Amino acid sequence: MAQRQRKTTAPDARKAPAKPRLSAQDWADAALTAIGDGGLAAVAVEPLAVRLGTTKGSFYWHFANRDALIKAALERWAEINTEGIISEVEAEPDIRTRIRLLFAEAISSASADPLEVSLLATASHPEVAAALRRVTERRVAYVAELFAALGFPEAEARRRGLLAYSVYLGHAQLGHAAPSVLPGEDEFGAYLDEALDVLMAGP
Amino acid sequence: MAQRQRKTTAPDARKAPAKPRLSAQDWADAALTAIGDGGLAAVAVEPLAVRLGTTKGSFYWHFANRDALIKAALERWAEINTEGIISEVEAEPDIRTRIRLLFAEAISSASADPLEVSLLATASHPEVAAALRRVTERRVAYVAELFAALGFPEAEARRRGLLAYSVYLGHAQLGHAAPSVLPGEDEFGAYLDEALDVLMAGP
DNA sequence: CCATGACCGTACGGTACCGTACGGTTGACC
DNA sequence: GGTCAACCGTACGGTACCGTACGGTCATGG
Repeated sequence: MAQRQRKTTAPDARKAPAKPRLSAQDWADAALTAIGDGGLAAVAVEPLAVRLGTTKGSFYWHFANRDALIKAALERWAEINTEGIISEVEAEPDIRTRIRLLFAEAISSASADPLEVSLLATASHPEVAAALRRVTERRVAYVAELFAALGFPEAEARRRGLLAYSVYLGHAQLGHAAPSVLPGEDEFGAYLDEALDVLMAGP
Repeated sequence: MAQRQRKTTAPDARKAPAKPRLSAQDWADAALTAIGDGGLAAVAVEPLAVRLGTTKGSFYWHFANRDALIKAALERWAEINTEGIISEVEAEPDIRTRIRLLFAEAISSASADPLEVSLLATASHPEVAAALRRVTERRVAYVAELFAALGFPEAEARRRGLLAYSVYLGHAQLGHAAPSVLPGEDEFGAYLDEALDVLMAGP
């Protein structure tokens, strides 16, 4: 994660460690990692300040209050996370391969980072719900698009896309809640292949 | 553990409600509904006492502390929830119909009650993780068993069962995080049928 | 070279909760 | 009708956090 980023013109870049002043983004990033390993409740100004090696004085300069930080963090997450993987897999020309790539990528990224699962857990929070809705709609639409490109009629492509996305979500959930039921590292490729074959079976 | 339990003979059941004394189970149930609509963090003794129309004095009689309550609530959830639906669908003799029934039942119950989704969100808590693991393993094993009964070889039945369970989990998640992407009430039956057809396709 | 504004430190009051201490109240049983 | 234990009410101290007030620092630029 981009940690220190001085927006003002760099005042000579030597002498690294003195007093690295923070930007609002630094706080937002810290909030995201806090959500990842403690849920939304872990976005607490004072502990975050400790983690960042600063104090609340800094925080309340950059943000009006805790909610503003949450909002900013969610916005950043949606921004980064919606288009990131999609544009990454767009390079692959073959649709079936692209779908496989997309799932492999998404699943490994979801099991590495508990952030998304944490957010799902907090869907009762209105801001979180909104962010989640945006991201989910975009993703499902994209997957449906891929299934349509595979030859399924539009309505069915939508249903298959939804089904596939459910598999992804459920799998991510399992990875964090009960990893013991998942296939081991070695069988995982085969499992994924079979799952996708099942999902793409038809025309 | 369960500290005390009204073992003495019922003190005559007349005169409906004057001072309804509480049992540990009443607290555990209240904790579960609290988790459902506020996450684990909502299991707070004082608010719960207010909701139950009593005070902390009662709580600390029945439980040693907040953790003991959480533990009891989770135990109760696992107990009720693991075998409940399973034994309910066991009546149905046809396997395919039973699977369909199981999913319809599970999905509707999951979308009616946010409790399970809330628990998934708190998998970082050790007690929650343990409960989740127990329940998940039992469920996946049962679904795999059904797929085996359908004619799939054991290894593949396990994979299909896992896939189907992922679909369930993902769908439940979507129901709470982004219901707008799900098919409407009227198309839902068709969606479920197609999904299960896809999952059961093969032999 | 000092004024200004961006940025941070610290002290404070307020709130929500945990857990403890202890004194009531109640009802089954002698 | 008195006793004893189960059960509840209330008051208290402790902690972790939010948000505010305000004073201090430090790099530019005038």
